Amino acid sequence: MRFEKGHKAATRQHILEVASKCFRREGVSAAGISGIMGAAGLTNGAFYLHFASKEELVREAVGGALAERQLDLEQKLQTGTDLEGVIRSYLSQAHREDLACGCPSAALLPEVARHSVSIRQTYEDGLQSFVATLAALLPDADSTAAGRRATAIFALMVGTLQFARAVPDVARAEQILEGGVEAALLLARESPV
Amino acid sequence: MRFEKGHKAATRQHILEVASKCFRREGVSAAGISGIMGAAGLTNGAFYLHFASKEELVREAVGGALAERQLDLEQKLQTGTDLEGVIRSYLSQAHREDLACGCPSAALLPEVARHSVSIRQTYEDGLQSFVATLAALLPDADSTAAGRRATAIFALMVGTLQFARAVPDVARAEQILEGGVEAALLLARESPV
DNA sequence: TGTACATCAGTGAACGCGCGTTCACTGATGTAC
DNA sequence: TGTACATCAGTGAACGCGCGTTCACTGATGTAC
Repeated sequence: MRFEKGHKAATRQHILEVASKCFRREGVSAAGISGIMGAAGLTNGAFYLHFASKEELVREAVGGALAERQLDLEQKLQTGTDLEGVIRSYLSQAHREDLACGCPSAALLPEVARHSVSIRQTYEDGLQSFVATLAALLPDADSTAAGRRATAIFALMVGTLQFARAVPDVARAEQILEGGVEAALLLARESPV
Repeated sequence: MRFEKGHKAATRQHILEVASKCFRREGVSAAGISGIMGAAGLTNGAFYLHFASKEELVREAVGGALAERQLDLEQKLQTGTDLEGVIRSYLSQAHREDLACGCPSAALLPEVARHSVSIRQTYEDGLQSFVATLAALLPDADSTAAGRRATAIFALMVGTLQFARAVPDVARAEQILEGGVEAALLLARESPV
């Protein structure tokens, strides 16, 4: 064979990873197929050997980014990071500045909401799983309210990071991030009613 | 005169209002000049009689949407709505479904963050003013912590609405909105440290 | 009063460009006989 | 062993289309003389 076994699958995965970063950095509708393929070291024509459409790429790239973030969270927890550490790492200047490798929710949510049901369903699944992992860290992890509370904490984190990225003044962004940490910790400690 | 006095200014304002809705409904980069002008009852060529570029339109339309929301909030407060009412109205199915006339932050934030500093500055000003109005409703309105807390509450509202819009399942969206209300009220009642 | 001209918001075709997608082709390798 | 053919990931030009922007033109009105 000209190409070793698994080469095509590896190329597909590579395109997905590059696309997932381009989408977060530039936005889904602003990132084009040619640009993504070029960044992956290929030409535009090869795209349709791997995906049926941009829609399929978006769905898989969003799902992949969510899965990657989920793995990252689980790894943090296994190496001793607690909920406060997760919150502080999420609401950090480093995360604010790293759009391409950061949280897909913070970078893409309103755009995802305008896409097809199948993309939104992929997103819902990833969100559900992420929030369940967060809920397990709350004081009353077993209560039915923990899921709702974890969702709210994550929503606060996402909104706060988006605010911090939108404002041009870095000092103001820092205040916003700190206020977010403070409020998220309060929600985390406060037992849900 | 063929056109009454103030006609051109009124047309400009009309284009701004139409554009502001198109941007929220479709996204800034997905909404085109021709589509916006068509929706305003004009042809694409007339656009450059009123604006120097799409960039200028985006800046003014975002600023306009923020100002409109600010006025709406102040009007709600003057007619007896309290902070809880504001939160419940924001985190409602009606708002979830009305993208075009809803909160520009929930519809556009990640996209705004990718735009020029001047657009982001316009956004920061609008956000600042909105949050200051919310802060005045907190129990400790005069403390320096109230601003940070109000920002966090608003971030929670924005993130929650974005979640509710992204998930395709309406029942799940309703749970997300309710969890957001609960957490926002907790943050509002809890005195900032 | 009539006529020539100025004003100016708006028209609609055209510009170059990049989009998502298609397709004839390439070229390195494996297989058949 | 040599040769003809099949395989298939990838190339790169082209498709129709819509983008943001430009521009010669329109046509209703006001002004000058």
